[in-house]
Amino acid sequence: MNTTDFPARYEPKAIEKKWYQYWLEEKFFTPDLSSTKPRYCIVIPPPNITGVLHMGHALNGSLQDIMIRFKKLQGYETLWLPGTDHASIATHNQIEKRLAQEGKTRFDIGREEFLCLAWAWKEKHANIILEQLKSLGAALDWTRTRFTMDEMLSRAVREAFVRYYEKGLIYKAYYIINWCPRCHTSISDLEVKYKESDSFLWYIKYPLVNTNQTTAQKFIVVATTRPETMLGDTAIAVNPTDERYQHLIGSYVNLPLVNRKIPIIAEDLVDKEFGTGAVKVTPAHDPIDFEIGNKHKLEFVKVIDEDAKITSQAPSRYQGLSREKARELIVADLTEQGYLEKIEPYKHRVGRCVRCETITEPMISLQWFLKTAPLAKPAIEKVEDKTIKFYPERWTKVYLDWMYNLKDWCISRQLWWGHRIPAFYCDDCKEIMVSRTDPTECSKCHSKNIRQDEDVLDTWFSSALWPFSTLGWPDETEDLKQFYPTNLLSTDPDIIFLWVARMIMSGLEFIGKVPFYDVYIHSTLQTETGERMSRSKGIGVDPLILIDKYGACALRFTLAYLETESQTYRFWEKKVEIGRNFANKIWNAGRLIANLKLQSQTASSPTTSAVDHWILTKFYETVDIVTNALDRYAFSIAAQSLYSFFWHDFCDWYLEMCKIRQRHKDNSFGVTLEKVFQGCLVMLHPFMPFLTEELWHRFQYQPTSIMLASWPKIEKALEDAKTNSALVEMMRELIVGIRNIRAEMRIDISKKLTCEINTTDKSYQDFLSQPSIQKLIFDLAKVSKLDFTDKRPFHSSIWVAKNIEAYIPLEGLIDFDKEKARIRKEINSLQNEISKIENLLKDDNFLNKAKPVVIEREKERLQTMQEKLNKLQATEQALT
RNA sequence: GGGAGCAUAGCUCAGCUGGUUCAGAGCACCUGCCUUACAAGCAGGGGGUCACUGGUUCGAAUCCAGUUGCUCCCACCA
Repeated sequence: MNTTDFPARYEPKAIEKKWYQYWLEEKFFTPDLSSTKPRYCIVIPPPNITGVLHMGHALNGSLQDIMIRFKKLQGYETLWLPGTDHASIATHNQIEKRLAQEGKTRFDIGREEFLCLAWAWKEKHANIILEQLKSLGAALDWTRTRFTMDEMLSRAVREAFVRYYEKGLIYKAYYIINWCPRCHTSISDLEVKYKESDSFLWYIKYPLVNTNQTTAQKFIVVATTRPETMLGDTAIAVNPTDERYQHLIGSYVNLPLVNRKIPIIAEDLVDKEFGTGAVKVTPAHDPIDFEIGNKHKLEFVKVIDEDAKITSQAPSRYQGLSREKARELIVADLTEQGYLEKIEPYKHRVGRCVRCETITEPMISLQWFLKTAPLAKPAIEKVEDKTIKFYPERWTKVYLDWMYNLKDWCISRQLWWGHRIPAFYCDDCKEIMVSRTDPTECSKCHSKNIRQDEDVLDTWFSSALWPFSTLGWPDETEDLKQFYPTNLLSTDPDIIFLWVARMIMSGLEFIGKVPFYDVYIHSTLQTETGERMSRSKGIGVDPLILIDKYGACALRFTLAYLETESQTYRFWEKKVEIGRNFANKIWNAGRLIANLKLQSQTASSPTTSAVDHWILTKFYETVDIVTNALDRYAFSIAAQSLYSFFWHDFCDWYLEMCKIRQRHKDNSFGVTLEKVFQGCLVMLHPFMPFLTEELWHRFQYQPTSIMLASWPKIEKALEDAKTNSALVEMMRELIVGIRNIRAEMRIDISKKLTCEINTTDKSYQDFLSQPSIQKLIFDLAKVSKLDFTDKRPFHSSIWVAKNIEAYIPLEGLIDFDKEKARIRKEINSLQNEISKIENLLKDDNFLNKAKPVVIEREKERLQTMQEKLNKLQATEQALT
C-alpha cells in the first residue's frame, strides 16, 4: 500500500460516490433468488413524491440500512425494496398551490389536465428523494423500485377493492365524515388535528312551543360553540335523568330564525354538567349529533356545503354565506330578536386539515367505507400472540387500544390523483358494477350508458397493500414466495394507525400471513430546544447538508448512537461530530496499521502474547454485545459498544502496545491485530458502509468487498486466555496508577521513575518479569525500572489488586506534605467504606436474607480493603 | 377524560433482571502534552442528595404509590 495517498484526515466526499457506484455495478443490493441462504426482507416506508429527504427519513433509512447490511453479513439473502407513494392529497396540495399562484383551482382546468400535471410532478419529483437516499448509502434494490400508482400496484389495489366488495366488506353509505373545504374532499379522522383556540360559548334561547304542560317556562337555553349550525338543528337533547328538563321531554321548541318545530329528546350522551345541560342537535354537521340523529330517527338538514357555505336548505337570508359570515349574521340576528342569552369566552379545540390547516367541516356525505371489524380481529390476535412484535414493546398497547376501538374506514376521496374507485353506475337501471376490468356495458340491462365513480381511494388504501403489492401480488411471484412475510417494518410512531395497522389487516386478509414479524418504532427527532423537527416548517437540520459536511458515515453512526428506546431525542449539527470524530479515528487506526504492516513484513513470528489474548477476549465480548443488541434493535447499545471497544481498548491500548512491540522487534501481533481490525470493520460496516469499504479495499482484504464478508464469530477462548487477559487488565491498572501519580505530582516525563512491586501473587510477578511486558510498562508509563523489592519509605503507592501493590520512590521528586495529604484522603475514604461493610456484615437481616454470593462478595471486599488500608497506613507512617 | 414518555454532571443522554462494570459516556471546563495514526488527537482532573414525598426491601437511581414540572398520542364534553 502506498501511504502517501493516505491522508491524515478522513475525507468522505471523495470516496462515498465511488463506492455506491461500485456496489451498484456489483449488484450487491439485488438478491440472488437461487441462493440457499435464509431470506431477510425490509420494504421501505414509501416516501411521498412531494417530499425531500428530512431527518426522519435519514434516521429511519439509516436504521433499516443497518439491519439490512447486518443481516447480509450474517449470511442472509437480503432485499430492501424501495419505492414512493403517490400521496394523493399531499400531491393535490402541491399542485393546487401552484395553480393558485395563477389564480386557478383544479376545477378550472379539469380532471384530465390536472392528472397530466400530477404525472409530470411525479416524473420530476419521485426520484429526488430516492437519489437522496443513495447519498445516505442505502442498500436498496433499485431494480425493484415501486410506485403506488404503477400498473402492477394499481392492479393490486383494484384486486383488493373487488375482493373486499365481493365479500361485502366495502359499502357505500351516508355518514358523517370530515370534510376539508380547501382540499375539497373527505378526510379521515386521523387527518384532522385539533388545536385549542380562544372562542366563545353562545347561549341561545329556543322558545318552547305551546304544549299541554302547565309551565311558566318559555324557553330552553342551549350552549353552542358553533351558532351557525343552528340552521340545521333538528332536535334539542337533554339527559333523561336531568330533573330540570325531564318534564319537557317529548315537547317541542321552535327553531329561531328558521321557524322549524323540533322535538326535545332524551339522550344519555348529554352531559348534565356542561353548559345548560341542554344541547342542540345538528345531525348533519356533528359526529355525536349524527349518532343521536340516527338513534332517534331525526331529520338530517345539511346547511353547510362542500365549499363551507350555507346551503339552500337554510333561510334565503343566509344562503351562500361563508361559515364565518353566517355566524356573524346569525349572532347579530339572534341578538336583535332576543334569542341570545349570553356569550362566554371559551377555549375550544378546532379541527384542522393536517395537509392545509383549513378548518374542517364535519358533514354528512355519501362515501365508500370499509368494514373493519372482521379485519381487525385477526390483526389483533397476531399481535397478542406475538407473531408480530413491536419494538420498543410499549407500542403494542398503543396499537391494540386503537384496534379495539376501530371504526369503519372511509376510503373514498373526492380527489383526482389516485386510484379511481372501480365502481361503475348504469344511468339507466341504476345498477352498480364493481369488477376487475372496466365494463363496457351494464351487466344487467346492457345499456352503454355507464360511468365510473368519480372518487379516488384514500392514499392509505394502496399503502396498506404495500408489503405484498410491491412483491407482485396478486400474482404468485417468486418475490412474494421468497420474501413474504417480510422481517421488519421500521417507521415512526405517527403512522401506527394510518399505516401499520392497515397493512397488518390487509396482509392477513389477502395472503393469510402477517406482512412482517417485527415492527420497530423509532424515536421522534427534536431540535436542541426540544421542538419537534418539521421540514415543512423549517424546524431542524437538513440531512443533506450534514452528509455534505460530515459524510454519510458520520451522520449514520451518530443517529444510531443516539437512537435509544426513548420516545424522543434531541439532535443538532454538533452531534454529528460524534460520528465524524469516530470515523476519523477509525481512518487513522487504519493509517497506523498500514504503517505497522509495512514494517512487519520482514519479521513475523506468530506467537500469541498475553496482550493478544486480552484484546481478543475484549473483542469477542464486543461481538457478543453488538450482535445481541442489533437483533433486538438496540442501536445505541450496539454503536456505543463498538465505539468504546474500538477507541478505548483497541486504539488507546492495543495499538499503542503494538507500536512498542514493533519498536522492540516483536512482530508477533500481526495475526491478532488484523483479525480484530477486520472484525471491527465488518461490525462497523452496517453503521459506516463507505468508510469500511474504503479501508477494506486499501488493505486488500478478502473477499473483495466488505459487503461479502462474514459477521465475526465468537471463537472458543484458549484456556489461558482468560487468566492472561486478567493479568493485562492488572497491568493497565498499574500503568494508569503510575500516570496518575505523575500527573498529580507534576513529574515531567523526562524524569524516569522506578516502580517497586510488592506482591505475593506469583503469577503476576512472573507476568511482570517478562521482558516484553516490562517494555510495555516502561514505555506506556515512562518508568525506567521495575523492582521487586520493597524499599519504602519515600514512595507513592499504587493499589493494583489484592496482594499487589506498587510503589514509586519519590525522594527528591515531590512535596511530601502533598503526598501525605493524598494518602490521608484515601485512608479516610477507605475507612469509611470499611465501616460500612463491617456494619453490613454484622446485620443479621442481611446475613439471613441476602444471597450467599452477595455475602461472600462483601466479605471478600472487606478483606481486600483492609489489606489496602494496612498498606496505606504503613506508607503514611513511613512518610512521617 | 384515557394512555405514553421524560426529569441523573453546566449541556445532551446511557444506566435492560434491585447488591463494584452503580453513580457512567460524549460535549463543555481545568492541567500537561504538536509522544512521526489521529489536536476531529493523547495523558490526567474537577463536577451529581440520580425531580419531590412516602412505601416495599437486609439493601433502591433501579420496584410500587402519590406529588410537581415538561413533551407527545388518543378521545363524542356541545
